[in-house]
Amino acid sequence: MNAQTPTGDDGEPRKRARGRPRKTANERDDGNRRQDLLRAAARLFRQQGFAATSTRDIATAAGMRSGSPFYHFENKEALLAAVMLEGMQRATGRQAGAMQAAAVAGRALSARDCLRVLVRNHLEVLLGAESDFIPVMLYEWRSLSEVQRQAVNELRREYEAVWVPVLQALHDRGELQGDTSLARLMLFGALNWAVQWFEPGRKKSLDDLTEAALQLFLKEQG
Amino acid sequence: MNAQTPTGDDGEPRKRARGRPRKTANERDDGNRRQDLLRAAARLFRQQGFAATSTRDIATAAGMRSGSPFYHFENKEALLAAVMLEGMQRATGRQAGAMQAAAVAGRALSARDCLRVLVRNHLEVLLGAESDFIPVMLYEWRSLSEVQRQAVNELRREYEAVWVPVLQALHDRGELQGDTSLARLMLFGALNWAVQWFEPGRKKSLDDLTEAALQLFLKEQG
DNA sequence: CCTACCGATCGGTAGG
DNA sequence: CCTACCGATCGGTAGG
Repeated sequence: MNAQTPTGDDGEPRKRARGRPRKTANERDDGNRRQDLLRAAARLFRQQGFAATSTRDIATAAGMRSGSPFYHFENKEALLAAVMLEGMQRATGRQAGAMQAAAVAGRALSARDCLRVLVRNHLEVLLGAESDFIPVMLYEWRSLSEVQRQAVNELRREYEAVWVPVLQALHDRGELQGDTSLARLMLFGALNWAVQWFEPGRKKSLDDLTEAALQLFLKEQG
Repeated sequence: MNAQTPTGDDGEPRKRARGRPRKTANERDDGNRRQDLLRAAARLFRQQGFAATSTRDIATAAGMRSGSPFYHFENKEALLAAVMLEGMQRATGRQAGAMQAAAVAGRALSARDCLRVLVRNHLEVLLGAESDFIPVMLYEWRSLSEVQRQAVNELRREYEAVWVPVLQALHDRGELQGDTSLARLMLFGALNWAVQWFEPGRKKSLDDLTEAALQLFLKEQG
Protein backbone atom coordinates (compact mmCIF):
# COMPACT_ATOMS: atom_id res chain seq x y z
CA MET A 1 0.00 0.00 0.00
CA ASN A 2 2.59 2.50 1.05
CA ALA A 3 5.19 0.91 -1.20
CA GLN A 4 5.55 3.75 -3.64
CA THR A 5 8.19 3.49 -6.30
CA PRO A 6 11.34 5.05 -4.88
CA THR A 7 12.04 7.75 -7.44
CA GLY A 8 13.37 11.26 -6.99
CA ASP A 9 11.64 14.41 -8.15
CA ASP A 10 13.17 13.94 -11.57
CA GLY A 11 11.68 10.48 -11.93
CA GLU A 12 15.02 8.71 -11.73
CA PRO A 13 15.10 5.68 -9.43
CA ARG A 14 16.84 6.39 -6.10
CA LYS A 15 19.27 4.15 -4.30
CA ARG A 16 17.60 4.44 -0.91
CA ALA A 17 13.98 3.49 -0.37
CA ARG A 18 13.71 5.02 3.11
CA GLY A 19 13.08 8.61 4.08
CA ARG A 20 11.19 11.40 2.41
CA PRO A 21 11.93 12.46 -1.18
CA ARG A 22 15.07 14.52 -1.57
CA LYS A 23 14.72 18.18 -2.40
CA THR A 24 16.00 19.46 -5.74
CA ALA A 25 19.52 20.81 -5.92
CA ASN A 26 18.33 24.36 -5.35
CA GLU A 27 16.82 23.59 -2.00
CA ARG A 28 19.36 21.29 -0.43
CA ASP A 29 22.96 21.58 0.67
CA ASP A 30 22.59 25.26 1.42
CA GLY A 31 21.75 24.81 5.05
CA ASN A 32 18.03 25.38 4.69
CA ARG A 33 17.21 22.59 7.09
CA ARG A 34 19.77 23.84 9.55
CA GLN A 35 18.21 27.29 9.37
CA ASP A 36 14.77 25.77 9.94
CA LEU A 37 16.09 24.07 13.04
CA LEU A 38 17.65 27.27 14.32
CA ARG A 39 14.46 29.21 13.81
CA ALA A 40 12.32 26.58 15.48
CA ALA A 41 14.74 26.25 18.37
CA ALA A 42 14.91 30.00 18.90
CA ARG A 43 11.15 30.24 18.98
CA LEU A 44 10.69 27.38 21.43
CA PHE A 45 13.64 28.28 23.65
CA ARG A 46 12.18 31.73 24.00
CA GLN A 47 8.66 30.58 24.69
CA GLN A 48 9.38 27.72 27.06
CA GLY A 49 13.00 28.04 28.04
CA PHE A 50 15.91 25.81 27.08
CA ALA A 51 15.48 23.09 29.68
CA ALA A 52 11.73 22.86 29.17
CA THR A 53 12.07 22.40 25.43
CA SER A 54 12.79 18.90 24.14
CA THR A 55 14.79 18.24 21.03
CA ARG A 56 11.70 16.36 19.85
CA ASP A 57 9.65 19.55 20.08
CA ILE A 58 12.21 21.30 17.94
CA ALA A 59 12.41 18.49 15.43
CA THR A 60 8.64 18.43 15.05
CA ALA A 61 8.46 22.20 14.65
CA ALA A 62 11.06 21.95 11.89
CA GLY A 63 9.23 19.05 10.24
CA MET A 64 11.74 16.38 11.17
CA ARG A 65 11.87 13.19 13.21
CA SER A 66 13.22 13.06 16.70
CA GLY A 67 16.75 11.97 15.88
CA SER A 68 17.37 14.33 12.98
CA PRO A 69 18.48 17.45 14.82
CA PHE A 70 21.57 15.50 15.86
CA TYR A 71 22.56 15.20 12.23
CA HIS A 72 22.96 18.99 12.19
CA PHE A 73 24.09 19.66 15.74
CA GLU A 74 26.27 17.63 18.04
CA ASN A 75 23.90 18.01 20.95
CA LYS A 76 21.16 20.15 22.38
CA GLU A 77 23.59 22.57 23.96
CA ALA A 78 25.34 23.18 20.64
CA LEU A 79 21.96 24.06 19.18
CA LEU A 80 21.45 26.64 21.89
CA ALA A 81 24.89 28.09 21.29
CA ALA A 82 24.20 28.30 17.56
CA VAL A 83 20.97 30.19 18.21
CA MET A 84 22.82 32.70 20.35
CA LEU A 85 25.72 33.15 17.94
CA GLU A 86 23.35 33.57 15.02
CA GLY A 87 21.40 36.14 17.01
CA MET A 88 24.47 38.12 17.97
CA GLN A 89 25.82 38.11 14.42
CA ARG A 90 22.56 39.44 13.06
CA ALA A 91 22.35 42.05 15.80
CA THR A 92 25.89 43.29 15.26
CA GLY A 93 25.36 43.40 11.50
CA ARG A 94 22.12 45.33 11.82
CA GLN A 95 23.71 47.72 14.29
CA ALA A 96 26.63 48.50 12.00
CA GLY A 97 24.24 49.01 9.10
CA ALA A 98 21.99 51.33 11.07
CA MET A 99 24.89 53.48 12.23
CA GLN A 100 26.27 53.72 8.74
CA ALA A 101 22.92 54.59 7.18
CA ALA A 102 22.32 57.30 9.76
CA ALA A 103 25.79 58.76 9.30
CA VAL A 104 25.30 58.99 5.55
CA ALA A 105 21.83 60.52 5.79
CA GLY A 106 22.71 63.24 8.30
CA ARG A 107 26.21 64.66 8.27
CA ALA A 108 28.03 64.54 11.60
CA LEU A 109 25.52 62.75 13.76
CA SER A 110 25.17 64.19 17.26
CA ALA A 111 25.86 61.92 20.21
CA ARG A 112 22.21 62.08 21.07
CA ASP A 113 21.21 60.97 17.58
CA CYS A 114 23.76 58.19 17.72
CA LEU A 115 22.21 56.89 20.89
CA ARG A 116 18.78 57.13 19.32
CA VAL A 117 19.91 54.95 16.43
CA LEU A 118 21.48 52.41 18.77
CA VAL A 119 18.48 52.24 21.08
CA ARG A 120 16.03 51.98 18.21
CA ASN A 121 18.02 49.21 16.56
CA HIS A 122 18.39 47.37 19.84
CA LEU A 123 14.64 47.43 20.42
CA GLU A 124 14.06 46.17 16.90
CA VAL A 125 16.45 43.29 17.42
CA LEU A 126 14.88 42.58 20.78
CA LEU A 127 11.18 42.99 20.08
CA GLY A 128 10.71 43.21 16.33
CA ALA A 129 9.58 40.51 13.93
CA GLU A 130 11.68 37.35 13.72
CA SER A 131 13.47 38.21 16.92
CA ASP A 132 13.58 35.23 19.21
CA PHE A 133 17.33 34.85 19.05
CA ILE A 134 18.47 37.73 21.24
CA PRO A 135 15.97 37.15 24.04
CA VAL A 136 17.20 33.56 24.15
CA MET A 137 20.75 34.81 24.45
CA LEU A 138 19.80 37.23 27.19
CA TYR A 139 17.83 34.83 29.30
CA GLU A 140 19.30 31.38 28.69
CA TRP A 141 23.04 31.94 28.83
CA ARG A 142 23.37 30.03 32.10
CA SER A 143 22.52 26.87 30.19
CA LEU A 144 25.69 27.19 28.13
CA SER A 145 28.99 25.57 28.95
CA GLU A 146 31.85 27.83 29.92
CA VAL A 147 33.54 27.56 26.52
CA GLN A 148 30.41 28.42 24.58
CA ARG A 149 29.60 31.20 26.99
CA GLN A 150 32.93 32.81 26.21
CA ALA A 151 32.30 32.66 22.49
CA VAL A 152 28.95 34.36 22.95
CA ASN A 153 30.40 36.95 25.32
CA GLU A 154 33.00 37.80 22.70
CA LEU A 155 30.30 38.87 20.26
CA ARG A 156 28.43 40.60 23.02
CA ARG A 157 31.42 42.72 23.94
CA GLU A 158 31.79 43.63 20.29
CA TYR A 159 28.15 44.70 20.14
CA GLU A 160 28.33 46.74 23.31
CA ALA A 161 31.66 48.33 22.42
CA VAL A 162 29.88 50.50 19.86
CA TRP A 163 27.87 52.10 22.64
CA VAL A 164 30.84 53.08 24.79
CA PRO A 165 32.12 56.14 22.88
CA VAL A 166 28.56 57.36 22.35
CA LEU A 167 27.81 57.27 26.06
CA GLN A 168 31.17 58.84 26.80
CA ALA A 169 30.44 61.71 24.43
CA LEU A 170 27.07 62.26 26.06
CA HIS A 171 28.74 62.25 29.44
CA ASP A 172 31.32 64.81 28.28
CA ARG A 173 28.53 67.11 27.14
CA GLY A 174 26.70 66.76 30.43
CA GLU A 175 23.76 64.99 28.82
CA LEU A 176 24.45 61.82 30.76
CA GLN A 177 25.44 61.87 34.40
CA GLY A 178 27.29 59.49 36.64
CA ASP A 179 29.44 56.46 35.91
CA THR A 180 29.03 55.69 32.20
CA SER A 181 29.66 52.01 32.78
CA LEU A 182 26.80 51.79 35.26
CA ALA A 183 24.71 53.92 32.94
CA ARG A 184 25.26 51.45 30.14
CA LEU A 185 24.27 48.52 32.32
CA MET A 186 21.15 50.27 33.51
CA LEU A 187 20.24 51.38 30.03
CA PHE A 188 20.54 47.85 28.72
CA GLY A 189 18.51 46.68 31.67
CA ALA A 190 15.74 49.15 30.96
CA LEU A 191 15.64 48.06 27.33
CA ASN A 192 16.16 44.33 27.77
CA TRP A 193 13.46 44.19 30.40
CA ALA A 194 10.95 45.16 27.73
CA VAL A 195 11.10 41.54 26.60
CA GLN A 196 9.03 40.80 29.69
CA TRP A 197 6.23 43.29 29.17
CA PHE A 198 6.19 44.61 25.61
CA GLU A 199 3.19 43.63 23.52
CA PRO A 200 3.64 44.26 19.80
CA GLY A 201 1.01 46.46 18.23
CA ARG A 202 -0.54 47.48 21.55
CA LYS A 203 -0.40 51.09 22.64
CA LYS A 204 3.36 51.66 22.58
CA SER A 205 5.45 51.43 19.44
CA LEU A 206 9.18 50.87 19.31
CA ASP A 207 9.54 54.54 18.41
CA ASP A 208 7.63 55.44 21.56
CA LEU A 209 9.96 53.33 23.63
CA THR A 210 13.00 54.85 22.00
CA GLU A 211 11.93 58.38 22.78
CA ALA A 212 10.90 57.45 26.30
CA ALA A 213 14.32 55.95 26.97
CA LEU A 214 16.15 59.00 25.65
CA GLN A 215 13.94 61.34 27.63
CA LEU A 216 14.40 59.32 30.74
CA PHE A 217 18.16 58.87 30.63
CA LEU A 218 19.40 62.09 29.06
CA LYS A 219 19.48 65.61 30.50
CA GLU A 220 18.99 68.93 28.73
CA GLN A 221 17.17 67.61 25.71
CA GLY A 222 17.40 69.80 22.62
CA MET B 1 23.97 -5.12 61.91
CA ASN B 2 21.86 -2.10 61.14
CA ALA B 3 19.02 -3.32 63.35
CA GLN B 4 19.24 -0.62 65.99
CA THR B 5 16.60 -0.52 68.67
CA PRO B 6 13.81 1.73 67.41
CA THR B 7 13.63 4.27 70.18
CA GLY B 8 12.90 8.00 70.06
CA ASP B 9 15.15 10.71 71.41
CA ASP B 10 13.62 10.22 74.84
CA GLY B 11 14.50 6.54 74.88
CA GLU B 12 10.91 5.39 74.62
CA PRO B 13 10.25 2.64 72.10
CA ARG B 14 8.68 3.99 68.88
CA LYS B 15 5.84 2.43 66.96
CA ARG B 16 7.48 2.74 63.55
CA ALA B 17 10.83 1.20 62.86
CA ARG B 18 11.33 2.97 59.51
CA GLY B 19 12.56 6.46 58.83
CA ARG B 20 14.83 8.75 60.75
CA PRO B 21 14.20 9.64 64.41
CA ARG B 22 11.44 12.15 64.98
CA LYS B 23 12.40 15.61 66.12
CA THR B 24 11.30 16.81 69.55
CA ALA B 25 8.12 18.81 69.83
CA ASN B 26 9.99 22.11 69.62
CA GLU B 27 11.37 21.38 66.20
CA ARG B 28 8.47 19.84 64.41
CA ASP B 29 5.00 20.93 63.38
CA ASP B 30 6.11 24.52 62.92
CA GLY B 31 6.90 24.22 59.27
CA ASN B 32 10.66 24.10 59.66
CA ARG B 33 11.01 21.41 57.06
CA ARG B 34 8.74 23.25 54.70
CA GLN B 35 10.89 26.35 55.11
CA ASP B 36 13.99 24.28 54.43
CA LEU B 37 12.43 23.07 51.22
CA LEU B 38 11.48 26.58 50.17
CA ARG B 39 14.96 27.88 50.80
CA ALA B 40 16.61 25.02 48.94
CA ALA B 41 14.19 25.33 46.04
CA ALA B 42 14.70 29.07 45.77
CA ARG B 43 18.45 28.65 45.70
CA LEU B 44 18.41 25.93 43.06
CA PHE B 45 15.68 27.48 40.92
CA ARG B 46 17.73 30.64 40.81
CA GLN B 47 21.00 28.93 40.01
CA GLN B 48 19.78 26.41 37.45
CA GLY B 49 16.29 27.44 36.52
CA PHE B 50 13.02 25.71 37.34
CA ALA B 51 12.97 23.15 34.55
CA ALA B 52 16.61 22.20 35.02
CA THR B 53 16.16 21.55 38.73
CA SER B 54 14.81 18.16 39.76
CA THR B 55 12.71 17.66 42.84
CA ARG B 56 15.39 15.17 43.85
CA ASP B 57 17.99 17.96 43.84
CA ILE B 58 15.78 19.98 46.12
CA ALA B 59 15.06 17.09 48.43
CA THR B 60 18.76 16.32 48.78
CA ALA B 61 19.61 19.96 49.45
CA ALA B 62 16.98 19.98 52.19
CA GLY B 63 18.25 16.69 53.64
CA MET B 64 15.31 14.60 52.53
CA ARG B 65 14.62 11.63 50.28
CA SER B 66 13.28 11.98 46.79
CA GLY B 67 9.60 11.50 47.56
CA SER B 68 9.41 13.72 50.62
CA PRO B 69 8.90 17.12 49.00
CA PHE B 70 5.50 15.84 47.85
CA TYR B 71 4.44 15.47 51.45
CA HIS B 72 4.75 19.26 51.76
CA PHE B 73 3.78 20.36 48.26
CA GLU B 74 1.28 18.93 45.85
CA ASN B 75 3.70 19.07 42.95
CA LYS B 76 6.81 20.77 41.65
CA GLU B 77 4.86 23.70 40.28
CA ALA B 78 3.22 24.38 43.63
CA LEU B 79 6.71 24.53 45.14
CA LEU B 80 7.69 27.16 42.60
CA ALA B 81 4.56 29.16 43.32
CA ALA B 82 5.26 28.98 47.06
CA VAL B 83 8.78 30.30 46.52
CA MET B 84 7.42 33.24 44.57
CA LEU B 85 4.63 34.05 46.99
CA GLU B 86 7.01 33.83 49.94
CA GLY B 87 9.41 36.15 48.13
CA MET B 88 6.75 38.71 47.32
CA GLN B 89 5.40 38.70 50.85
CA ARG B 90 8.84 39.34 52.29
CA ALA B 91 9.51 42.05 49.73
CA THR B 92 6.25 43.85 50.38
CA GLY B 93 6.75 43.60 54.13
CA ARG B 94 10.29 44.95 53.91
CA GLN B 95 9.17 47.75 51.63
CA ALA B 96 6.42 48.88 53.98
CA GLY B 97 8.84 48.75 56.90
CA ALA B 98 11.48 50.75 55.07
CA MET B 99 9.02 53.46 54.07
CA GLN B 100 7.67 53.71 57.60
CA ALA B 101 11.12 53.87 59.18
CA ALA B 102 12.19 56.60 56.78
CA ALA B 103 9.03 58.60 57.36
CA VAL B 104 9.53 58.48 61.12
CA ALA B 105 13.22 59.39 60.97
CA GLY B 106 12.87 62.39 58.66
CA ARG B 107 9.65 64.40 58.79
CA ALA B 108 7.88 64.84 55.47
CA LEU B 109 10.06 62.79 53.17
CA SER B 110 10.66 64.38 49.78
CA ALA B 111 9.59 62.46 46.71
CA ARG B 112 13.24 62.03 45.82
CA ASP B 113 14.01 60.53 49.23
CA CYS B 114 11.00 58.26 48.91
CA LEU B 115 12.32 56.93 45.65
CA ARG B 116 15.74 56.46 47.22
CA VAL B 117 14.22 54.33 49.97
CA LEU B 118 12.23 52.27 47.47
CA VAL B 119 15.17 51.71 45.13
CA ARG B 120 17.52 50.84 47.95
CA ASN B 121 15.05 48.37 49.44
CA HIS B 122 14.39 46.84 46.03
CA LEU B 123 18.09 46.27 45.44
CA GLU B 124 18.42 44.69 48.87
CA VAL B 125 15.56 42.32 48.17
CA LEU B 126 16.99 41.56 44.76
CA LEU B 127 20.71 41.26 45.47
CA GLY B 128 21.18 41.14 49.24
CA ALA B 129 21.80 38.11 51.43
CA GLU B 130 19.17 35.38 51.43
CA SER B 131 17.59 36.74 48.31
CA ASP B 132 16.96 34.00 45.82
CA PHE B 133 13.19 34.30 45.97
CA ILE B 134 12.61 37.47 43.99
CA PRO B 135 14.98 36.64 41.15
CA VAL B 136 13.13 33.35 40.80
CA MET B 137 9.87 35.23 40.60
CA LEU B 138 11.25 37.64 38.02
CA TYR B 139 12.78 35.06 35.74
CA GLU B 140 10.71 31.89 36.13
CA TRP B 141 7.13 33.12 36.05
CA ARG B 142 6.48 31.54 32.66
CA SER B 143 6.74 28.13 34.34
CA LEU B 144 3.66 28.88 36.43
CA SER B 145 0.13 27.93 35.51
CA GLU B 146 -2.29 30.74 34.72
CA VAL B 147 -4.01 30.53 38.11
CA GLN B 148 -0.79 30.69 40.08
CA ARG B 149 0.53 33.44 37.86
CA GLN B 150 -2.48 35.55 38.77
CA ALA B 151 -1.89 35.04 42.47
CA VAL B 152 1.71 36.15 42.10
CA ASN B 153 0.76 39.11 39.93
CA GLU B 154 -1.67 40.24 42.61
CA LEU B 155 1.16 40.64 45.10
CA ARG B 156 3.32 42.17 42.45
CA ARG B 157 0.77 44.85 41.70
CA GLU B 158 0.54 45.57 45.41
CA TYR B 159 4.30 45.96 45.61
CA GLU B 160 4.52 48.21 42.59
CA ALA B 161 1.53 50.32 43.60
CA VAL B 162 3.64 51.95 46.30
CA TRP B 163 5.92 53.35 43.62
CA VAL B 164 3.18 54.99 41.56
CA PRO B 165 2.45 58.10 43.66
CA VAL B 166 6.16 58.62 44.26
CA LEU B 167 6.91 58.65 40.56
CA GLN B 168 3.88 60.83 39.94
CA ALA B 169 5.09 63.37 42.50
CA LEU B 170 8.53 63.42 40.89
CA HIS B 171 6.89 63.94 37.52
CA ASP B 172 4.79 66.81 38.86
CA ARG B 173 7.95 68.52 40.13
CA GLY B 174 9.70 68.05 36.81
CA GLU B 175 12.27 65.70 38.30
CA LEU B 176 11.04 62.84 36.15
CA GLN B 177 10.09 63.31 32.52
CA GLY B 178 7.85 61.45 30.14
CA ASP B 179 5.21 58.81 30.71
CA THR B 180 5.47 57.72 34.34
CA SER B 181 4.18 54.28 33.51
CA LEU B 182 6.99 53.69 31.01
CA ALA B 183 9.41 55.28 33.46
CA ARG B 184 8.41 52.76 36.10
CA LEU B 185 8.87 49.85 33.71
CA MET B 186 12.26 51.09 32.62
CA LEU B 187 13.35 51.79 36.16
CA PHE B 188 12.40 48.29 37.23
CA GLY B 189 14.21 46.98 34.19
CA ALA B 190 17.37 48.86 35.05
CA LEU B 191 17.26 47.52 38.61
CA ASN B 192 16.09 43.98 37.92
CA TRP B 193 18.74 43.56 35.27
CA ALA B 194 21.37 43.89 37.98
CA VAL B 195 20.57 40.29 38.88
CA GLN B 196 22.48 39.40 35.72
CA TRP B 197 25.69 41.31 36.40
CA PHE B 198 25.94 42.37 40.03
CA GLU B 199 28.70 40.71 42.03
CA PRO B 200 28.34 41.17 45.80
CA GLY B 201 31.33 42.78 47.49
CA ARG B 202 33.03 43.71 44.22
CA LYS B 203 33.53 47.36 43.37
CA LYS B 204 29.96 48.57 43.51
CA SER B 205 27.83 48.51 46.64
CA LEU B 206 24.06 48.61 46.75
CA ASP B 207 24.34 52.22 47.90
CA ASP B 208 26.40 52.98 44.81
CA LEU B 209 23.76 51.45 42.61
CA THR B 210 21.02 53.38 44.36
CA GLU B 211 22.71 56.72 43.82
CA ALA B 212 23.57 55.84 40.23
CA ALA B 213 19.96 55.02 39.49
CA LEU B 214 18.68 58.26 41.01
CA GLN B 215 21.28 60.29 39.18
CA LEU B 216 20.47 58.58 35.93
CA PHE B 217 16.70 58.80 36.06
CA LEU B 218 16.04 62.09 37.84
CA LYS B 219 16.59 65.63 36.64
CA GLU B 220 17.66 68.70 38.63
CA GLN B 221 19.18 66.88 41.52
CA GLY B 222 19.34 68.88 44.71
C1' DC C 1 17.64 12.53 7.28
C1' DC C 2 14.64 8.36 9.10
C1' DT C 3 13.96 4.01 11.95
C1' DA C 4 14.40 1.82 15.94
C1' DC C 5 16.18 1.79 20.03
C1' DC C 6 18.70 2.48 24.75
C1' DG C 7 19.92 4.00 29.37
C1' DA C 8 19.04 7.58 32.44
C1' DT C 9 16.25 10.57 34.73
C1' DC C 10 12.16 12.63 36.14
C1' DG C 11 7.65 13.81 38.58
C1' DG C 12 4.82 11.57 41.29
C1' DT C 13 2.43 7.79 44.25
C1' DA C 14 1.02 3.78 47.55
C1' DG C 15 1.71 2.28 51.78
C1' DG C 16 3.55 2.53 55.99
C1' DC D 1 8.73 11.64 56.17
C1' DC D 2 10.95 7.11 54.06
C1' DT D 3 10.84 2.93 50.88
C1' DA D 4 10.04 1.13 46.75
C1' DC D 5 8.30 1.72 42.70
C1' DC D 6 5.96 3.17 38.06
C1' DG D 7 5.04 5.22 33.56
C1' DA D 8 6.59 8.77 30.75
C1' DT D 9 9.90 11.37 28.65
C1' DC D 10 14.33 12.74 27.38
C1' DG D 11 19.00 13.25 24.99
C1' DG D 12 21.39 10.75 22.11
C1' DT D 13 23.08 6.81 18.86
C1' DA D 14 23.75 2.87 15.28
C1' DG D 15 22.84 1.80 10.96
C1' DG D 16 21.11 2.67 6.76
